[in-house]
Amino acid sequence: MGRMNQLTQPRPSFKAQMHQAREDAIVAATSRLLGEKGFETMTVDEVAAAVGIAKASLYKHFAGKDDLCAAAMVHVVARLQRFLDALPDELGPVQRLQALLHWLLQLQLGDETPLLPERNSALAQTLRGCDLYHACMQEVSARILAWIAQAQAAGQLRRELPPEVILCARLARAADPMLPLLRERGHDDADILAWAMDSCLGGLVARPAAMLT
Amino acid sequence: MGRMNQLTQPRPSFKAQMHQAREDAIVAATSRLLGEKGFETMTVDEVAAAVGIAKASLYKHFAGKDDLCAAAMVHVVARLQRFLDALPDELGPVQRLQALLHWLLQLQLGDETPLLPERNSALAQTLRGCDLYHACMQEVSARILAWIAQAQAAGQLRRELPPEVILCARLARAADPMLPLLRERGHDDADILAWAMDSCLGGLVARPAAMLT
DNA sequence: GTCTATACAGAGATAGAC
DNA sequence: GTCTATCTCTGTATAGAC
Repeated sequence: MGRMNQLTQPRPSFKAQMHQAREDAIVAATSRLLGEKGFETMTVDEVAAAVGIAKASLYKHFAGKDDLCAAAMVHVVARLQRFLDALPDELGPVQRLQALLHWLLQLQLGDETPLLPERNSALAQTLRGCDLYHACMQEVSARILAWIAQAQAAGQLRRELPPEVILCARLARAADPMLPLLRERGHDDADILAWAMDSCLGGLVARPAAMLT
Repeated sequence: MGRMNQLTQPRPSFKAQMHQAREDAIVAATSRLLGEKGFETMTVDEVAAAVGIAKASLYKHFAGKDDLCAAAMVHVVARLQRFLDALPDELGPVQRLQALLHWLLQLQLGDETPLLPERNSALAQTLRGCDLYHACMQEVSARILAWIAQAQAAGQLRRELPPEVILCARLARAADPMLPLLRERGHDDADILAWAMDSCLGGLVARPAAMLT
């Protein structure tokens, strides 16, 4: 019996591994196409073609386009979680937040799935009903909020803004229209990245000058 | 002949006026639906229904959905131009820029067509080929760039950022994902507006603190 | 120029053999 | 579980009468 178990139970079995691998490939392809073309424009046929399987096979893994794309979004959040996990312990809160911003901006410049669904996309509606997605987002939000609170306490982030606002301001950079706008005008990704970080963190008005009216 | 002219030429004739009025109504409805639902989700049937005419009649005015929505986008830019025209002469460049930002943010909060097409929307591709749209955008960009240059010269805007970057940073606020994000979390539009302006102009890091790494 | 009715295409989803 | 072939629905666009 023990030997049987070793052969059948110990790990997912080749079949299950294949299954999982294919599912991962599907999610990866979806994630890429979602970033390149957006939810409405992307088609399930394209995903199937990209993976190299038939569309019907895809529907054995996922209930529908919504389901598929929700999984892709969860995949992106999971990547973010792993990134946050991998941050060196010696980094302070501000440095962590800066690294996060850098990561989000690079993600968009790489034409990958943005962390946030596009405004008014049907995907946004779907995600509202996806508990797994909300749980992941909740987890990363809590972690980031803690860093923000620390940075504010240390006087490194502006205290006038609620932590939640700073959180949203950061996350929103993942889909900032400024990046495509500058790219369209022919700038290098490296420049765009630097400007985006600078304008987000430092703002637009001059330093010692008058505050808002 | 002169009298004939007075009767026939002097103004568009009732028919033409009706035509123009209907066309305006179509564009207005399109603009609203475009803001509410986005290009891909919005349907021509909905526009026709909103105006109260048959879809076929709509196609007598516009060649297709692309054409229709391009007209709507031009309409939005034209509104922006009128807003800029109406700014009081006594306002300085910084105040003008601030008013502009306020206007753009309010536009988005009102669920109207954002000044910029959504990322990866088919509309963006269409607009690339629309000379009228580019001409309008070029005109407003030039005007705003002039104010930015003045404000930078006066030390009121950061000189480290190229004027073009500041321009894009402003315009991009018209489609900033931060607004929907904060709204989803249950905040008032007034608060969101204030936070968006503050974080855009003043940035996130504390004032006298260390610069970027 | 406006309508009703319809053609046409694309994409999501499924049936049924293997 | 995967495939090929097909269904079905939705949405763009047009034909043709008035």
